[in-house]
Amino acid sequence: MAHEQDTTQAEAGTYDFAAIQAKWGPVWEELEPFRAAQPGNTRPRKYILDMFPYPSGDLHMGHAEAFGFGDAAARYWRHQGFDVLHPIGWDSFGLPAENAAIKRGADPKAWTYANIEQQKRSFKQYAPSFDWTRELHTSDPEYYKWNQWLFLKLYEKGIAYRKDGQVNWCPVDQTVLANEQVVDGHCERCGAVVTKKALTQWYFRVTDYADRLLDDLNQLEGKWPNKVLTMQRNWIGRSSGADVDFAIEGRDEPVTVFTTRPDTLYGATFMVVAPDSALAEELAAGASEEVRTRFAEYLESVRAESDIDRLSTDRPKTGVFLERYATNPLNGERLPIWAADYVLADYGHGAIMAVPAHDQRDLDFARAFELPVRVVVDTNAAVTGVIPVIPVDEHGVPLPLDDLPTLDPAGTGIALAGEGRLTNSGPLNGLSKTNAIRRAIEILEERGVGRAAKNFRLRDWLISRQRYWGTPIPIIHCEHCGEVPVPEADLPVRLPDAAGLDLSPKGASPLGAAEEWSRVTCPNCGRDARRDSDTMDTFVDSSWYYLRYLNPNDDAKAFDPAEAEKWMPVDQYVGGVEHAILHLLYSRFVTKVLFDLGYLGFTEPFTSLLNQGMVIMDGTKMSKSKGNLVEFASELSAHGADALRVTLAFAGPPEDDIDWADVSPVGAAKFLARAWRISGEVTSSPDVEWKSGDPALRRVTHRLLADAPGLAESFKFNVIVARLMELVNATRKAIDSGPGAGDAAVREAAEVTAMILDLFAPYTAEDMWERLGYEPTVANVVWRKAGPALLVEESVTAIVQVDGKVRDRLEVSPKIGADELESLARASAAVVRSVGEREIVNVIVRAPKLVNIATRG
RNA sequence: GCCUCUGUAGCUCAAUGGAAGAGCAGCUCCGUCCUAAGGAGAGGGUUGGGGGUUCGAGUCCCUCCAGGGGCACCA
Repeated sequence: MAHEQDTTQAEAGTYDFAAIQAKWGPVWEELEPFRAAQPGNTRPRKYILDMFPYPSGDLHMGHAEAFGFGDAAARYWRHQGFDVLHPIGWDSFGLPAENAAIKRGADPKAWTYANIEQQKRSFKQYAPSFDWTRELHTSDPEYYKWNQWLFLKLYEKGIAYRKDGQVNWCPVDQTVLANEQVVDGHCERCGAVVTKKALTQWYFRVTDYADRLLDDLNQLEGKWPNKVLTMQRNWIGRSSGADVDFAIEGRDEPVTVFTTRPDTLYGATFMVVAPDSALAEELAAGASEEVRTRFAEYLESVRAESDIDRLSTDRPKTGVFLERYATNPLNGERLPIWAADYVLADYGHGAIMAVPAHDQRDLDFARAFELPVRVVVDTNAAVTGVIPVIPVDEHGVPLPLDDLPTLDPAGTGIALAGEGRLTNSGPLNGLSKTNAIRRAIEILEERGVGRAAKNFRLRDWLISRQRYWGTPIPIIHCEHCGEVPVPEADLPVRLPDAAGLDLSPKGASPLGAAEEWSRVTCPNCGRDARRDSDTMDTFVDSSWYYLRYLNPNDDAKAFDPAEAEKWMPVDQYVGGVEHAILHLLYSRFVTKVLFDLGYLGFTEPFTSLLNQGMVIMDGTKMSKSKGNLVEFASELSAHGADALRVTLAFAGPPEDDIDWADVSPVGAAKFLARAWRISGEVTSSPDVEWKSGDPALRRVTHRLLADAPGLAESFKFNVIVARLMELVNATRKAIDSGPGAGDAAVREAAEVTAMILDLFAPYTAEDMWERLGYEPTVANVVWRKAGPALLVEESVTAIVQVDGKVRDRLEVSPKIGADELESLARASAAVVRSVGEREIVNVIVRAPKLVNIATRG
């Protein structure tokens, strides 16, 4: 016995992950098994894409997790017989390079490309199955040339435009920010409190696409995480209602307001305009000296507020009466006009009609300034039939519904926003809220004083940045011709060398100081002109990179529509939820624009989306300052790529966070060693007859073969790992205390283990595959189909219950009929004893698994 | 405050309305000159609480509790 064990162990050898990594890395470099679209490959296609990384130093645990899941998906589809495109590239423009350059005096380009080299080395060890021949860098002129091309296309279409406005300004990064990059009033990148600044900037007209961006989300239902769909819907924020024109005393033009509740027009008791709007300024100018002064002071205090202050909840309402009046177009009532900062200048028309009885914000304002409140929707339970809380008198006795008092918002301070019937509203009286909205719009349209309208929270995308390390905007400013686009033939507009430029943030683009670079002749008139000195938001770079992967070296076009037809849209996109609105919204927008321009035949770029969670430590986010950082490089050298990948895959469902304190890379390594040893103990040859194998072990193997595809396609990689562990345990048992290492089922189990393990542990799987007598690569082996006959047990245990309690178990054939099973159950001694004298009232039979006998008495 | 998702063994997770399971960790044993690797075995549960529907509920419904996420002056 001891002797046998020794020989087995000698044959099995010792699992040495470092040796296996060193052995197979060069083989894969040589064979390039992951190149997509090889000549003659006629397999169906899948495009599996990871969000490309920003090269900030080295890979970290978050990368290890995300790219591990993406790679499991890519490998899975190869094993299903697909030609898989799984590319990688670098989102290599951006502020960190520039900030590092300023801090250390390094060239942003040199810093960036050195980081890329480092991360690439780490990637090669970690071994995701990338097609490295398609690698791209957004900071290469060969790439950003096409950014500029895209800009020019949008410019031609009127989608790219320049305008003045109050923009978000990050005082630390000294640059403007898009709305999407301001999170809770802070800079999304550096966390500084964002302020406002008046500047002329470039925008993309995303708002033109607001309806489509919202409506097309329905196509993604079930394929994108609900969370992301909700966030995008909230962000776009469409609301429907009406534009209503209010005549203003002493002004020729009426003022239009947007409202979602035109049904409550009769309840309007005042009007509010945004203090920082042109309208407020104009209205105030027509008021008394005293009001003008008070307004000016108020405006100043509003401008001094940060978004943080403005967003804080429960802050008291403030405002100034402008001594001007509007006329309600439906009832001719005279409404005082106030300026208050709870109305925003850049939403709707920057002015509202205030209906305090039915809008909480208006009510708060009315109560603060003692303005009238008039109820026009009776939300009383007796009217609506909806009883929110059963009202009781002081003795706890329920009140009759007919006697319910109408709760007066002026007294309670609670606006009545719910359903109800219109009252005090002339022609709308008696209508329900929904019908009244419809009728009110009809009346407004008949009288020519309003119309149905909708509004969006979404604003246009501000894309210019006052920084160096980005794509120059391909526009020339000429005193005579104005804005002149750079002719396509002159692209790319290359970045000037950083050497000699002062990159430190000054609020103006460093490119403007590159005199030689800036001075050009106007392509239109030939006179002296200057280049636009701003660079593009790097989210422009990433909004279309998935198309560039299709033909990354084509210098004649941005992408090949024919290739896009073949590969796009991306079948599986993998990345962090932090891009739920930013990158994903922009990519969806650019795809729709390119569709409209005739370059693409689809309108959504990413068919399915997986958001992985974060890798955390002891329940909190890892960070250097907390001292709880788990270093990717040290984990990689301690446990090896495979153990790391298995650990991450096994830790839980991909979308959950992984707490490194809860996982065991040592356990993963042990499991891999166990699996690997088995491949060395198999003594049968590859041409062995499967059918001769041990049926019990074969069933375990084939159940996994049957379940693995469904599990992989629903990203339950953790379950696949658990099932692999079961299979390995069952194989071990078969070798040691079952039919032995020579049994065909043992070989079959070991082969299937290698094939499936390849999703998470490519090195180990490849080495197992070789030890089992095959040539590389296991990655391109199509998984076997489960044998249906092997999934069926030859006998099953039927449960016999009496009144839901288990009383007996019967070994029966899986094909047993209901009648036969019922008579077997009724005949059971345990059942007879249990039923006793009671009457059997019902028998439920679910052959072959269960009989339940219900009794009475 | 509003909207959502999730609560199952110490941990991570499974279970078309039909016996509450797996892996890991821990424990016991075997083995070894020692250490580690390795092997065998047993234990572990009021499925967050309460109510309901059903012959039968982890699963469906209501309610409460706990945690995560999103939104929060957008008219």
